[in-house]
Order: sequence, then C-alpha cells, then structure tokens
Amino acid sequence: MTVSRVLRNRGDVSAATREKVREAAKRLGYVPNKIAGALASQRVNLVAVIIPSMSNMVFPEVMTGISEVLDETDLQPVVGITNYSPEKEEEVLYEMLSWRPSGVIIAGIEHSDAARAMLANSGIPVVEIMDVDGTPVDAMVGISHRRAGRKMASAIVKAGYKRIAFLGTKMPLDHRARKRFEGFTAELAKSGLEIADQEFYDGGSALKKGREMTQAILERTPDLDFLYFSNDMIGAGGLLYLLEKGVNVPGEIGLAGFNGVELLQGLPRQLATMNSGRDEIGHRAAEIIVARVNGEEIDQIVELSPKLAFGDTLKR
Amino acid sequence: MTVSRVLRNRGDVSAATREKVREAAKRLGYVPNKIAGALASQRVNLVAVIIPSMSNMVFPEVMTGISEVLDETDLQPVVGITNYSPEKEEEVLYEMLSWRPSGVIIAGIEHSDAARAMLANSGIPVVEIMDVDGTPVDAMVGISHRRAGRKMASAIVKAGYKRIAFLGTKMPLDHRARKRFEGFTAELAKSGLEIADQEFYDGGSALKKGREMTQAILERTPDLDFLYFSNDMIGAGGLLYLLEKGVNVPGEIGLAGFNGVELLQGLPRQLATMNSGRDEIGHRAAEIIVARVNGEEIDQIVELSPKLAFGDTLKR
DNA sequence: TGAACGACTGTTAGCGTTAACATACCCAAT
DNA sequence: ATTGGGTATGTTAACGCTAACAGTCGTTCA
Repeated sequence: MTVSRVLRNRGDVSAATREKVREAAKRLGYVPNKIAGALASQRVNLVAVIIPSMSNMVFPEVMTGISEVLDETDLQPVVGITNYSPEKEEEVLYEMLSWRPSGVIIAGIEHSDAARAMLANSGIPVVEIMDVDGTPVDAMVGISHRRAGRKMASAIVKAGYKRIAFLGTKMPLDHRARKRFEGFTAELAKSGLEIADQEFYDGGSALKKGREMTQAILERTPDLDFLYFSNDMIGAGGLLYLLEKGVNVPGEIGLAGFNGVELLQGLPRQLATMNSGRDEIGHRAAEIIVARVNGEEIDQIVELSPKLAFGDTLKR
Repeated sequence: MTVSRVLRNRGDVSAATREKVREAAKRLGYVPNKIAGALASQRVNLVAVIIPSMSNMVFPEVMTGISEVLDETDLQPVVGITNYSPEKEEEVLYEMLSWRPSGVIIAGIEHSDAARAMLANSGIPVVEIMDVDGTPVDAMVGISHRRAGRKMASAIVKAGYKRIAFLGTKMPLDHRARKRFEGFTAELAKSGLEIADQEFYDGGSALKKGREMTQAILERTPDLDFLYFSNDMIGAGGLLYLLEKGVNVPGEIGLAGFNGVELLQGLPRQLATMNSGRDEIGHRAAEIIVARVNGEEIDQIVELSPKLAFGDTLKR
C-alpha cells in the first residue's frame, strides 16, 4: 500500500520511506501493472480516438490538436483506424470500449446502429468530430461541409467562372466529401449553373492522381474554366500540371482545393483552399472530454466556420 | 463462466445456450471488460509501437506495414509518439509497458539507459527498427544509414559532381540523419572531397523550408553543383525552386533526397532518392513479434538494403 | 494527565474476468 | 445395473492493484 502511495503521489508518506521505495523500484526495474490498477480503481486514463486514416494529412493534424490538450492532463490518446469502413469502425470501437477508456473522440457522425448504440451505452463522454451536418450521440465539434461547399461555390460564381468541374475521391463512404459536393452543386444551381464535368479517383499518390485527373478532364472537356478539387493534395497535383503546361492560372483556369494543408506553402503558387480548422477541432474535442471527465459543464456542440483562402488560383 | 466461453469462442457450449447468451449480450449492449480479462489471463493482445513522429510520412508507412501483418493475428498495435525526445520516449515506454503488451516495436537503437533497462527487463519481445548501426536490446530490423549515406556519396562522386552541399534538419537527436551524414562525408573523403557548404532547418513546412534553404545556400555558395537533402520533402522543395529559376537539373546542379516517399511521384521531375523500405521494415518487425509470441524461432537481426533511385536529378 | 489530533503505515475486501478443476447429465458399452 | 466417456455447465481461487478503513505513535493542548 505504501508503495502504491509513493508511485502515485497520493496520500502522506514520509520522505525517508518515499526515497526507499523509489530506490527499490528503480533497482528492481519495477513497472506497476496498470491493468490491475485500472481494475481496482475503475479509472483508465485513456481516450479512444477513432479516425478513418492516418495517411490523409488531415487526421495527424487533428491528433496534434488533441495531444496538445491532453498533454496538460493525465489523459492519453489511443488511436484506432477504420479505413473508412463502417464494419471496421464497429470492431475498433468495440475493442476500444472493452478497455473502458475515459472518453471517445470519433470522426464523423455517420455510424452503424450498433456503433451508435455502443457509444450511447458506454456511459463516457463521446465527441463526434469533423462534421456537424447531423445529430450527434453526445457532443460534436466540426464544420458544416455542406456550408463549406456552398461557400466555395459562391466565391467561384462571384469571380465569374462558368464552366466548373469537380474532381474528387471515389469513396462513397467519405461522407464529408459527399456533403461538400452536395453543398457545392446546390449553390451553383442557385445561379443556374451546373457541374460541367467531374472526375473521381481512388488509391495511389494523390499528387500524381491530381495531375492525371486534370489532364484527363481537360482532354475530355477543354473549355472548363474552373476545377474544384475535393482535397488539397490532388489540387496541388492539378496546379503543378497546369503550370507546366503554361496555362494562365487563375485567368484561364481557376483552381481550388479543400483543407489548407501545410504542404501547400511550398508550392510555386498558393492554391485557393478552405481551412477546415483541424487543429482547433482536435483542441475543442479534447477540451470537451477533459471537462466532462472533471465533471465540469461545457458546450456540447461546437460549429467552427471554415475560412476561405483565395491564394493565387482564384480570381477576386 | 458460460458467458465468458461464448464470447471468447472457447470450450464447448451448446448451440442453444450460445444463442441465448449472444442475444442477451446484444440486447444489454454488454461489452466485456478486457481489463479484468487481461488481469485474469495474463494476456494482452496489444503491441506497443513507439515512434518519434507521425507527421513525417515515414512512420505512417511503417505503421501500415505493421498493421498488415498484425491484422492477420489477434494482436493490435498501439502507438506512442516521442517527438524525438529521449525523456518523452522513456515516459511513453514506461506508460506502455505498464499495460503489459505482448511486444514492443520501437524506432531507433539509441535509448536512455533507463529505457534500455526497461526493455531488457520487460520479458517480452522487443524489436528496434529503422536502423541497424548498433547493438539491439533484443531484435532489430532496418537499414544501415551510414551505408546509405556512403552509397549516395559514391553515386554522386561517380557522376562527376564536385561542389557538394548537405541540407538537413537541425535535430541533433535524429540519429539516423546524423549517421547518413557521417557515412556521406566519410565516403566523399575517400575521393578527396569535402562538403562545400551545409544548411540546417527545423520546424515548419518541409517543402517550403526546402525552397528557402536552397535559395539561401546558393546565394551563399553559388558554385555548388550538387545538393544532398536529408529527406525527400525538403528535396522536393529544392527541386521546385530550381525548376522555377530555370536551372538545368541535373546538368548544372544535381539533387538527391532520402526515403522514396510517394509524394515524389507527382512532381514534375523525379527526385533521386534512396528507398528505405519502410513498409518492409514494418512487416518484418511485426513478423518477429508474432513469431516470438507464438514461441517460434525467427531471425532476430534483419538488415535490409536501401535501393538507390536515380530519378531525373542525378546524372548517370 | 489524557484526550484529541496529525502523520504515517498497515489490513481487508473487491474490481470483472479466466484457469483449473468439479459436478451433473446423458448415452453407450459392459 | 454399473462403468466409462463425452458434453455441458458450475465453482473457486487467483490476477495485482486501490478504496476505505484501522491501527500506531508522537505531539499538542486543555
């Protein structure tokens, strides 16, 4: 019991005993068994973070935001990857909940019924992140992707572009990309415009795919004057391609992506994009978990607003 | 006990009972408590993976390799991030070991004495990855970064470049970058050559930094004819910069990076690089853990050899 | 003088599972 | 009828900690 007290800094232990315990622990290479500790105390200092992918640029940044906040506490993030598959999400969630974490941060608001039920029954704080177009199980932090699509469409229309194409991922399960697309087309429709052409990809190097898609779509529909990419990486590929071809950007063809990834800063021209505030999403989500774990009151629904960056590829 | 048997598919349970248990579990939203299970069975199906960073492109790919192998088993990776700090590494390791994982995969072979002691005393398989220039605690999978630096130097010398610069990270704790640099300079010395200039950076967008460093170093030392970058990202930045300036690459100035990241495929010109086989490193490391957990014999030391890709930026 | 208190250390039970063994039951073979 | 063997289920005691409570001892204060 005294050892337990020393190693957790809890309760009074005389300085002499404390030293003796510390020394012995070090000498023996003793590492406490958190499994037993967690079982006894019914407390686990882990926060489950469930995201679709790590190779997307987007989620590592969200993770950074989460870590920054949790580093100030004794909570620790544990990551699970779903590969955009609802079945995998369910499995991962089940697996994580069976470790009885102190909270869950999960990407998206579309989940299987079973997953939603697990979350609702878990009895721990649950924050659904990235997207606010829907009803959360518990708390929610993100942006409206529909609104983001709308906003970009209206900026493009205002700049006078007419022959507008959409280039994105094939993934039918990327709900956020889908919502942006829906918002985008809905807003164009208001001005009597329609998507002039579209192109989808999956797998492979996004930068390279961006080039290839751009080439393909312009060969098919040469009179396009704007390309809206569903992410910055393929947008960057498209930009590099057009610059090489000597196309006048944004005069002849305008471009925009989505996300505001750091990478873009190194490109010859700044791609127009919309910052989705990933770092802040991570921050706010973690803050909600921390507050709830400490029994504090806090806003459960946080809608952030994405900021449009015109860069050099969208006329003003 | 019967419930436990059903949920773990272990031992005989009649079909009727099994169904009843499953139904009840689903209805109640019962999620077994792995903490108690692990304590009782003394088995934890987790593998600790300790890496310096996630925003480096390199480690996500290693993770992919690890996951591919572990997905075939009932083991699961759990990631800890050290930010290249030995103190953080020690903390993370302690934290992870206190959950009694089935194995540890840890980047690098440089660790604090305390960390090394923990690993040695843990009683579980430990695989140190990325680097083989040193002595492992237990198992080891990686490439020789010294040899990689040598190999690149000898290719550059053979191509006839003479005024060679090195551009890299400031991080004194990136031992692998340091070893590449050492190997590089050692090999140049054999041909009577020395580094003509060097430039270091830290933080920020690597692509942008690559541009800035390239500009800075060429302003300072205009007669350089080769730039060796310690990673592909800054190399890509340098390449974009030189192409914009209309420099003849690789005639006037040659370039090379390190790692073989997927991103490069989308660049206008293929950067010379050296593939560090990250995916295979992950694979082999995970295989060692799996084999050891199953009590099988397996090679404990695996040295992979990096492959040089000349691309379009290194004369042949 | 002794009651009260604080500082420290110890004892006990229990956290929710599983390993190992025990029992109950049925059927077939003697 | 008895034995043996399988199938199906139950019982018990850990696993290694911590919460809660119970001492012990020296000091202070009325």
